[in-house]
Amino acid sequence: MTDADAPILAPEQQLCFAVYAAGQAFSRLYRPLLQPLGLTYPQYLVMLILWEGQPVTVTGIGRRLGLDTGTLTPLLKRLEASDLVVRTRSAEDERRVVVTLTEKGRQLKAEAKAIPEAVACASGRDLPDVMRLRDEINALSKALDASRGCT
Amino acid sequence: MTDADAPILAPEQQLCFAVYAAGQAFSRLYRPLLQPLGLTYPQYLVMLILWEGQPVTVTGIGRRLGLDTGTLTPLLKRLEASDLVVRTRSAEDERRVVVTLTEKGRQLKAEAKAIPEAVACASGRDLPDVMRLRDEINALSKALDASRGCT
DNA sequence: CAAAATTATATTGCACACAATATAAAATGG
DNA sequence: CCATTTTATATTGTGTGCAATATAATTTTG
Repeated sequence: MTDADAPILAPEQQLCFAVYAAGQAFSRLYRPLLQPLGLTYPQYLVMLILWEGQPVTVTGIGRRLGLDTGTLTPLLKRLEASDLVVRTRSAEDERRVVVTLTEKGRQLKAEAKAIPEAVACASGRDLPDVMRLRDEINALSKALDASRGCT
Repeated sequence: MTDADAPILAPEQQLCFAVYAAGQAFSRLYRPLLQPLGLTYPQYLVMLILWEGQPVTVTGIGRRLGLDTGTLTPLLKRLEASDLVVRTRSAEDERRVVVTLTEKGRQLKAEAKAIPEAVACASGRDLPDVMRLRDEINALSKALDASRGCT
């Protein structure tokens, strides 16, 4: 049997595709929940960080979400255009852009309160089970990142 | 305590973010593996389907990968520009676009053979464990999709 | 302290990803 | 058999996502 005829692993059988498809499923689930707030899912992740505490820098957000400035700068500009955040240069270090919530951005937190519960409910699992699966997937990510560059 | 002061669930604590981050980790892992083949990860998924069997229609690919034509049409055009596939209108049903491999596309299969093993190795798990996690994540996707539109 | 290296962000270009719309072909129903 | 509906794909517009590059501000070093 030549390589061109060899059986190939179908995407549906692979772990990477399962993760890919689960990401799509979460995206589909969040879209209608976030639409009333005028947020996309990545924008929601940024808002979660800001609701947790301010101010934060662009780099600080990027480190937590694993996103670089090519993604974050236009995303933050859209949030600024929606009057949810303000971007200002830091006085101490002019290289830093500090992101803070506007009053409108602060108030959006109340409207977002029901979302985590709706998502948890959609998963059809109890909290300990969700946490277990989350930790296992996080361990997977860590293993994948650790092995990059190695044999 | 007002809503604006209420504690918020940090992204790092949520299952959805774990899945999101794992997708990023897989993407980072695949990029250097696929770069020698001149493929992106979504293009690799399409090629896996074609290597499994031809011809396939655009809709057939989209159904398996969960992608719509707005994503697939330009992706397939890029694969065609790279001389890996050919797109032709079906004679029986002129609405269908049939995708087939070129000789170059067929031969690329041999170069891709080592990838699944490299990825499996990077996960640091044995095959049964990979399959168990895959099935669990697939069950999660199914639960998320099933609950959309309900309650 | 001045030159070199580092750090923080922005910009550009390319590639998904999806909603909404358009178009044309095929199937269906009266 | 013709009007309606459905199906298959394409197009457009918006929003990520990342590599590569640019720029300006800080830090480090000789």
